[in-house]
Amino acid sequence: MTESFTSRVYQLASKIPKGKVSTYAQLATLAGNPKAARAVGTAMKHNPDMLRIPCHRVVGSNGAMRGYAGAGGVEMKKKMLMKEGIEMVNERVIVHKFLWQPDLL
DNA sequence: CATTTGACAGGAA
DNA sequence: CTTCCTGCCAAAT
Repeated sequence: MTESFTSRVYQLASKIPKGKVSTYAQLATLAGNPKAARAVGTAMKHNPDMLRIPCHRVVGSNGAMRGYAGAGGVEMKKKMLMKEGIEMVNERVIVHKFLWQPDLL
């Protein structure tokens, strides 16, 4: 099961529920490397399974979307997020309100 | 194998 | 609030 950092990121990303968002930093932290936020972005870009990995639910720490390799780019990404019920203000997701909370207990 | 690039973040000015 | 600089990791060249 390929326990590489990138793999863990994919695994976590696939767990992000609809209507919630996560940040590169958070995924990096959950993956075990709080400093590897960049690597997370790289992994998302490489996303092996676009249908399985909701990379559009991964935004910047400030709630701003950094990019999207899919069709339409960030424009489409924004649209998808809003469609899932996520509210935005000035092109920025309200992270403190829609940030994903990983399975505790 | 060495260097550069990139879908980041956080602190300082 | 905006802009610049530094740190860090993985993939690409």
